[in-house]
Amino acid sequence: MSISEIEPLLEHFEKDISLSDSEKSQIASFVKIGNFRKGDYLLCSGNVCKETFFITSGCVRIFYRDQKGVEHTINFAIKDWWVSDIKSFITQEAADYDIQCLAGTEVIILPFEQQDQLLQAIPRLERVFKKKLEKALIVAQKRIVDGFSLTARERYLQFRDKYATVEAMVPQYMVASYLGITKEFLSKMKKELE
Amino acid sequence: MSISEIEPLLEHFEKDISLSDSEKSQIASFVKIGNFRKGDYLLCSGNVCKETFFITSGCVRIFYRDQKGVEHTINFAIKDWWVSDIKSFITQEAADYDIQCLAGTEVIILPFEQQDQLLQAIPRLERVFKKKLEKALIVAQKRIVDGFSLTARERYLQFRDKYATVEAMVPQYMVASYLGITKEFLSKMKKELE
DNA sequence: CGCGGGTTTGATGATGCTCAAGCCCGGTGG
DNA sequence: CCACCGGGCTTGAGCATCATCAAACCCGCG
Repeated sequence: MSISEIEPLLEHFEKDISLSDSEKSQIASFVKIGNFRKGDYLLCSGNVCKETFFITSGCVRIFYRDQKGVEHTINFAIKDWWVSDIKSFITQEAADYDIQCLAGTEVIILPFEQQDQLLQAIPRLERVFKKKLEKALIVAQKRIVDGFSLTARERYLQFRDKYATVEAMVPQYMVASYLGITKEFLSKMKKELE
Repeated sequence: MSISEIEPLLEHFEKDISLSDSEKSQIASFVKIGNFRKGDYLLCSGNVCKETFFITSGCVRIFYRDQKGVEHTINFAIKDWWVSDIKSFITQEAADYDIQCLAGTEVIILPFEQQDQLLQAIPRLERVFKKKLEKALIVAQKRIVDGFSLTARERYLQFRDKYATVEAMVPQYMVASYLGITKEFLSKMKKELE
C-alpha cells in the first residue's frame, strides 16, 4: 500500500503519537485496502476473525444472531472506527458475531499476523490500541447500565442524540436491534414522539 | 512493600510474562496494601478514582446509582480480579460508579501516578494490562447481548452456573441488580425453580 | 406494473415492575 | 435469656412496558 492510500489511518494514529516517514511506510507495508458493497460481510460467525478493520468510508454493523435467529446489533461503525470480533481475533477461534456492510464501505485491513509485527516495529502504537480498548470498554459498561436503568424511550432519545449520523444511514429495524427492542415497538415509539 | 506481601499480584503477572527479582522489587515499590471491612467503599461516585485495586481476598462490587437511587451492579470482583472505575481512572475526572466491599477485603493498590512509572519500568507489563482490557471488553459485550437475547431466568441460570462462588458471597438483591431485575422478581424466579 | 424490503398498525399477551405487607433470622441490649 | 430491631427475603395484587403475530401499507426499483 502507498502511504497516501492509508492516510486516514495514519491521521488516526497521529492523534495519539507522532510518526516518522519510515514508520509510515512500515505501517503501509502491514495493511491492505478493502472495498465492499452494501450487504457484503466482512466476517461471518463461525469463521475465524483474521483481521481488524479500520473504516475509512461507509458504515458497518457487528451483530449477534441468537438461537431463534433474532439479530442483536452490538455496534455500528463508521469512518474512523475500528471493528472486529475481538474475542475471535485474539483467540483465532470461531467468531460468534457477524460484521456486515450497510453501505458501500472502504476499509483498511490489519491482518492478525501483521498486528504483532506492527506492534513490534512501532511499540508506541501499543498505547493507541490500548486507548481503543479502554474507550470501547467504557462505552460497553455504560450500555449495560443504560439497558438496566433506562426505558426504551430514554435509550432511543439518547441514541438519536449521540448517533444522529448513524441513525440517518441505517434501517430502523437495526436501530431497534441496537436498542434491544423490536422494530414494531420502535415504530410505535417514534409515532408517539410525533 | 515487601515482595512476599504482593505475591498474589506477582503470580498474576507471571501467568503472562516472567519477572526477574529486581523487577519484582520494583513492582513492590510502586504498590500499596489495603485492608477494608465489609461495607467500606474503595471509591465513591463523584470522587476521582485515583487507583486501581487488585483483590487478594474478599469481595467487592462496582455499581451505578441511577437518578431514582436504584443501584445497578456492573460487576463483582473477587480474588485475582482487578477493579476500578476505568473512565474516572483514565481521565482523572469524577467517577460515575461506586466500589464497595461486600466482605472483609484485602487489596493491592496501584495508584494512578505509579501505573505509568510501572509500565515504563517494565514495558512488558503493557501486554498484561492489554489482556485485562480485552477480557473485560469481551465479557461486557456478551453481557449486552445476553441482556437483549435472554430472559431473566436464562440470565440467572447462566450466572448461577458461572459465578456460583460469587452468588454464595453476596446478598440476593445484589445478584438481582447484576442481572438487571428487581429483588422481588429474582425471589419469585428462585421459588419457581424449586 | 408488480415485486420486495422496510415500516406501520392493531389486538392480545407475557414478562417483569411497583407497592405494600409480612416474615425470617442473626445480633444487640436490657 | 428474652425482646426487639433491622436487614434481607418472600408473597400477592395490580400494572406498565414491551413482545408477538398477522395484516396492511409504502415506495423505490427492475
